[in-house]
Amino acid sequence: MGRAPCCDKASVKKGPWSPEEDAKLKEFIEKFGTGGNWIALPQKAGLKRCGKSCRLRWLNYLRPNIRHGEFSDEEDRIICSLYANIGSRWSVIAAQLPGRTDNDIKNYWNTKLKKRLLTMVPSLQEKPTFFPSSPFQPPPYDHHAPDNFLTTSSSFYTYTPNFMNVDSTSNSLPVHDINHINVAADISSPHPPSANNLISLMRSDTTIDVNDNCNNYLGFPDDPHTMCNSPMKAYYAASTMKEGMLMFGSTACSSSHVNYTKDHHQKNQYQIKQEVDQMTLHDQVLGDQIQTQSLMVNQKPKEFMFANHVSPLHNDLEEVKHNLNGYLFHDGDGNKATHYQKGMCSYFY
DNA sequence: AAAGGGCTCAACCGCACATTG
DNA sequence: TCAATGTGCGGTTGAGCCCTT
Repeated sequence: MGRAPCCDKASVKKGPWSPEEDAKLKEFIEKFGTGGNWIALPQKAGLKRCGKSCRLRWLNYLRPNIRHGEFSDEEDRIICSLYANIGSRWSVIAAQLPGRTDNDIKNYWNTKLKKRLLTMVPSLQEKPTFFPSSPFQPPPYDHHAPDNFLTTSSSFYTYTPNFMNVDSTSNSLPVHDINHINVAADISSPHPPSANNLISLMRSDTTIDVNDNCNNYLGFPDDPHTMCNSPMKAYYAASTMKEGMLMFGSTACSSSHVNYTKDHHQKNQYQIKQEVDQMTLHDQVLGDQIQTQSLMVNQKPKEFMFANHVSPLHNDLEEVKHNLNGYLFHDGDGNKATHYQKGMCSYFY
C-alpha cells in the first residue's frame, strides 16, 4: 500500500497558474506567511491547489528577489564547476547563486549548459559505465601514444576538486562532507603500494579501502615501478561527480606515473572534467599546458607544499605526464608537480 | 503560410528524509 | 519505536513557443 496522497487530486487544479492565483498566494503568504504548513495553506488562502504546488509556485516564481532571465558567464562557470563537483544537487548549487532557483538552474543545465559542454568536448558524449549519470567520460584510448604515454598535447581538460579535509591521523579513508562536497581523506599505513599510486576512481558514496587493490578504485596493482618505499601518508585528491569520484594522487611520489605502459594508460584515462577555458575560476597555469580550476564554494583551496613533503623522491619526478589522448598533465619538474598536485588536490605528507 | 520538429521552462510526480505524536 | 504526515529534492513531462523547411 502506498502512502496517502498529499491532497485530493480530484479537487485540486493543475497546470499553469493564473495571475489571480498568483496574487492570492502572494498576498496570503505576505500577510500570514506559510504557517509552517503548506498542505493547509491553499485552503486557507482560498486556492484550489495542492500544497506542494503552492510551495513550488512560491519558491520558484513568486517569492521576492527571484531572478529570471539570462545567466551570466560567471554563473555559468559556477554551475559547471559545482556540477562537476557535486553533481545534480541543484538546491546546493542554487544556494550559491542568489536569486536563482534550483528549478531554473536545473533547466538551464539540461537545456543549455550540458549541450554547450558536450559541444565543446564531443568525446564526453559517450558515458562511461562508471559515471552513469555524468556527462563526463574518459577520452578514447590513444593507440598512437608511446608506451610510456608521455606525449604532449595542446589541449587539456582537468577538473579540480575544492577542498580537502585530510585526516592524517586515521588509517581509514572517510569521505567527508564539506559544504556538501565529498572529500576523501587520508591514510597512513603501509599498503599494497602499487594500489596506492595514481589515478583512482571510486564511487563518491564509498570510502576507500586501501587494502583493496582495485575494487573501489583503479590503481595499478601490477605496477612494477612502485615508489612507495616508505610508509606512505599520501593522500589524495578527491572530487566527486554525482556517481563517481575521481581521485588523483600518489603515495610518495607522482613520478610513479612514469613508465607506465599503454596498458596502464588505458586503464586509467578517466579524467575529463573541466573545459579549461570555459570553466576556470581561479586559473593556475602549469607549464604552457595546464590550467586548473579551483572553485571555492565557501572555502579556499589549501596550498600544498608538495616539494617539501616529497623530497626524498622528488628527483624522480622528472616527468609525470599523463596524456589522456589530448588531455595532458605535464609535470616537468617539482615545481610544476606542485601545481599538478594542487590541481589535482592531492595531499602529501 | 503551413507543417513539423526542436527547444524551453513551469509544473508535476514520486521518492527520501525529517518531524511529530 | 513506529506509523503518519509534512517537506524538500531531483527527474520528468508536456504545452506553448520558435525555427526551419
